[in-house]
Amino acid sequence: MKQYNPHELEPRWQKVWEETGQNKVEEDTSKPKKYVLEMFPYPSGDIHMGHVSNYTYGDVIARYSRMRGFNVLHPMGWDAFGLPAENAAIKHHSHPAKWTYANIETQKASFKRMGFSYDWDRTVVACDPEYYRWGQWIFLQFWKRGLVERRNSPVNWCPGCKTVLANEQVTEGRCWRCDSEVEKRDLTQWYFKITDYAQELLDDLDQLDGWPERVKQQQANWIGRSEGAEVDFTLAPLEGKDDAETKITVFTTRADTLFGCSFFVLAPEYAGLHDLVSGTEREQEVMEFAEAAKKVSAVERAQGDREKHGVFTGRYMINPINGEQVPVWVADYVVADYGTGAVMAVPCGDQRDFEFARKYDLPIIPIILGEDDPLYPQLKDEQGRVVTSVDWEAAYAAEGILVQSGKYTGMVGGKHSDGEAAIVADLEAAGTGRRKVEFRLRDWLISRQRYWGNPIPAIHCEHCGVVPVPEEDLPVMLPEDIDLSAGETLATHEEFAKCTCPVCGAPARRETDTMDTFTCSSWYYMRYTDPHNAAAPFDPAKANHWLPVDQYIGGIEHAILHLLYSRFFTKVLRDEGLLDFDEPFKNLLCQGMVLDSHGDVMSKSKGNVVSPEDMIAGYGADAVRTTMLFMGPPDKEKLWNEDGLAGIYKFLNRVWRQVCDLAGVADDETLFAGDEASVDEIHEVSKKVLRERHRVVGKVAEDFDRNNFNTAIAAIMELSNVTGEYLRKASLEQRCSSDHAKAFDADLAETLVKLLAPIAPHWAEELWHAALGHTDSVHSQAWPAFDPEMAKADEVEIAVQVNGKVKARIMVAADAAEDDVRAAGLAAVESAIAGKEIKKAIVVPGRLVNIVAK
RNA sequence: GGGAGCGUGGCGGAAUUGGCAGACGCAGGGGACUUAAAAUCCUCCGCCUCCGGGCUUGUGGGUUCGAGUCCCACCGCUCCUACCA
Repeated sequence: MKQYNPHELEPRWQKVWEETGQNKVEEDTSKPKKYVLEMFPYPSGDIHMGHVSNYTYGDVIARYSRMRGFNVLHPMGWDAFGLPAENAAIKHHSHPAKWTYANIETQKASFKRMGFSYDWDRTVVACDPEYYRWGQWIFLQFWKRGLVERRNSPVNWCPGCKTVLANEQVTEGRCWRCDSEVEKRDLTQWYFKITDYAQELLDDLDQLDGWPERVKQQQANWIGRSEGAEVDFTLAPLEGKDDAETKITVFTTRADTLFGCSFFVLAPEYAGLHDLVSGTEREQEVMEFAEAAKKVSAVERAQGDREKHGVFTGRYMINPINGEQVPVWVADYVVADYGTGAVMAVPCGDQRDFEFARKYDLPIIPIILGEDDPLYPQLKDEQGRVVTSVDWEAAYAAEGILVQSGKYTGMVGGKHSDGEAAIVADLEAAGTGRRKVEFRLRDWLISRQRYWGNPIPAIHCEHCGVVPVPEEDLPVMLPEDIDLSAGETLATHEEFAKCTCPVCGAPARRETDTMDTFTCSSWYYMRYTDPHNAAAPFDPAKANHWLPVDQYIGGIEHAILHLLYSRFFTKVLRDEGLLDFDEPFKNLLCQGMVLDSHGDVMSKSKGNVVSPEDMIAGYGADAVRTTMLFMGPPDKEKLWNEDGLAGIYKFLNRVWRQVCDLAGVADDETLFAGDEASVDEIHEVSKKVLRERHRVVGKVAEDFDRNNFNTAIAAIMELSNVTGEYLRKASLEQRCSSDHAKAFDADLAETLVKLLAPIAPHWAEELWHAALGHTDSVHSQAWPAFDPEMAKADEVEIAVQVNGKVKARIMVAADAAEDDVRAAGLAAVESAIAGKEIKKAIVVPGRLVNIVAK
């Protein structure tokens, strides 16, 4: 048989697999189901090495699962809405759909060349009206459930993308997509009330045993639950103002430090700010400061060690705990949209307040101290006198003892402390405070001022207000006749915008914002279960059969965005009665980045991009897949190195020849020259091969189950190495000496092929047919049987240690009694322990003996 | 500032979760075959050594019969997040 030639056999088998439809899947209750899913790609054009690694992991899991008897759903689609298509359309005076669909075809062809086993009949393309129609339908269900809201508030505006962004899409004040500095603008926008599910999104992280800890931690941090209390402060009267007794509420997790509050701070955006100062002599100064603070860019705001600025308003608030008046300031370090946009400042216990107090010479009242603080006895001695300035270098934020705190003095203070509980209880009794839980998570801003997205199905009517598009009118189709390069948008497209009100029939305007593309990716995995349904987004029976996804695979960059939104969608659709589970993704594998050989990110500007197509052209897809898997654990970064690819290519070649040889179809070029070894030698090496065969099959299964592809391949290499030893020792005549010997060789050959089938599918299919003479597919075979008993050796080598250091190695029978092993161990290190007192000898069966001697 | 994680040969990485550190591979040295090269095959390959052995998993301590693995401190790197009261 001929040498391994991937360039000839890979396209040939890809064609056969497509024609026989071997990856198509339907519900089948006779087998356990397994849903293996990789995050669908954005159709950006050519595929890159990140795609190769991500989709190879998924494909190996899918193929292996089929061999283990699962009915496997393994689909693929495209996250096809989004800005790059618009930008390309503007550049080429074309339409985004043209660019998008061309790229999809390119990527699809590449995925086929990689040999990925998708059920292509289930493809979902997000910009297809058959799909986005149901995204609109889901939007309407959210609306009915009160989870859609239009509201005016300061939002993140990306001047580069000319649209608003969700909180999650802004990092360090910059746009996640184009890196522009994000501005704050007051706009009326559409929101999904994800905060209604904040607690459940946090709690259900506990269900996700199959998720990496760091991803769960990131989500928990993002949701950011804080337990604390609301405290009502009262505005003190000011001559010429009639607003005395106005309440301003603050949120705090440290009510225990209320006695240390020496000033009060409002965010520059605080809604009632102007009312507080209007007509006073400070009005102009305060409002000018607030306006200037609002203009500071988000990037500047994001800098951690930024200097704080503020200005006194001339007003005072009354602290409910002690009736004292504290000055009200406006400062740029208070976040407007967390809590109430107002905070009580306790400089002795909060570093930010401390810095601000130092800068503006505001009192720092020590009310909480560590027990070893030298101030502690002093404060106790001078009861009654409040110390208002201390020479601390920083605030004391840890747990401590409350001092100068009225009747709470002496209690323990800190988050969740006794002191905090006592003060909140008293505030509650007095009606000036109450328990409160705050979340960092904000509602999801979903409207985008872009054309290439899913239109929000809403209509603005002068008489009826904002009304939903009736379900029977869906989908709201994107107009195709639009010239983006001429500056046209949905808002300027009169034909699209003009409509009639579905309630009163009067002329009305259609909503011209589209939905965030993350709404498309929040439910595509549900659509895969029933992709051609024209009457519903999916049949609940089908969705509940396949879902939740058993293994989800994707990049860590989606740890918050996509995964959080998808969890939210799942919970809402469950409450809608469409799904009967709480969490969409049971197990999550976050793959590490593929970097160049120096550990740098591959980018066009650096000129270090490795093209998967070039690699396939050089060594074939199977070698590329195997190399990617062998480079290391999937969740770690991988440094791509072409030398490794050449090595793997040689490995596939070597096993190819071994299989041919074992199957008796080797020609002169591929036959291994056996040595005519003695019968004893052959017996010995055969025994070793048989043992390895069983051990490795078990080991590879175990490794696949844990996604340890690199060690699985290493184990297959070990089996190949002993196979090589066997083939060098036994001549062809010796190996064909009996039916038993022939069966032994055939089993070994089939085992090698099956073990590599999920990894190198074309290679395996060709050998399965051409060398082993089968007519069905290797990919529909069962995983090779193995017997753990057969993997055991008769004798094992164990180490003999003296005081933990290896001094000798001895061979003992695998089933030797502990006492015999101990005795053998003692005998083996006789000289090393001569004259010493033996305290004890520990035996670890099959591993070592440790003799403790003095 | 907060959170998560990592640190093992020249390199990528193993190590049944506390039991022989360096599996498997890449790179490299030596050899066989060849007129020669490629391919292939064999073989060596952590460091030091006075060839007895000694030292090795970022550094220092601890727990243990035994530590890459557990605990404490420090050093270094990576990722996430960011004035969240």
